[in-house]
Amino acid sequence: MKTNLYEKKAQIFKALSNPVRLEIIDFLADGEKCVCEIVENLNYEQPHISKSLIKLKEAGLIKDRKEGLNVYYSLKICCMGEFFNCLNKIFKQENN
Amino acid sequence: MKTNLYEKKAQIFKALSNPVRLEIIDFLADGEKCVCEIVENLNYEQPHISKSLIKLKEAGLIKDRKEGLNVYYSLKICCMGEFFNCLNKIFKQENN
DNA sequence: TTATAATATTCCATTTTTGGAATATTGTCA
DNA sequence: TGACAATATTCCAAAAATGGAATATTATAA
Repeated sequence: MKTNLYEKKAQIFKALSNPVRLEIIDFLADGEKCVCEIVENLNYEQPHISKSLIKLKEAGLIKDRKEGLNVYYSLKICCMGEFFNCLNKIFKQENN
Repeated sequence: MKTNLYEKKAQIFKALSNPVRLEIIDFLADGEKCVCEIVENLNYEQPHISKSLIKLKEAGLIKDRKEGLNVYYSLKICCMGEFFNCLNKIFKQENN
């Protein structure tokens, strides 16, 4: 049961290691969204989105809030923006 | 062949989504190290370390430099420290 | 109650990742 | 050359992730 820090971090990275989930995170960076909005804007089947959201939630990266029929998801970790920006810069450099 | 940005990022996260590889990155944060040093300090078989290093290199996270029999590896991406620190903080909060 | 909209779950075949074991390659030095 | 040290590669079975399809759950409103 003793999951060390490296394993914990690895699990977070695992949750981030999928393009659909990254796209969802990017979309949530704009603020809280309900599942229906995510499904409308991103081009994936609703069950696929739903499963992706649950994986992100299990990893502790997003949180949810129910309101009637809707479930609203939002980011729970602040430092991703910085890291993403850094990656973007690196990708730009590579294209030279 | 068109790998979009999300897929590129996902591949970086995939490379980071393994405790052994994270441990290696942590060790390299101290500066350039040869494979033998990594094998001595971390407690994994040499082929396992070697494969992990190659995966990290393919992802563009580290680079290598040969010198005689030795191969020295070092970090290639600067922004990981910040992100790791952020994750550490989050883990601490969770333990409250 | 029943119909319906929003979301979650299950099932499943395919692909990918994992790490151990054995082996190969490469550079150096006597 | 031959031996050895450092590193990389291959092979493989087991485990995990992927995404499509069908279906289940839940809350609301009529």
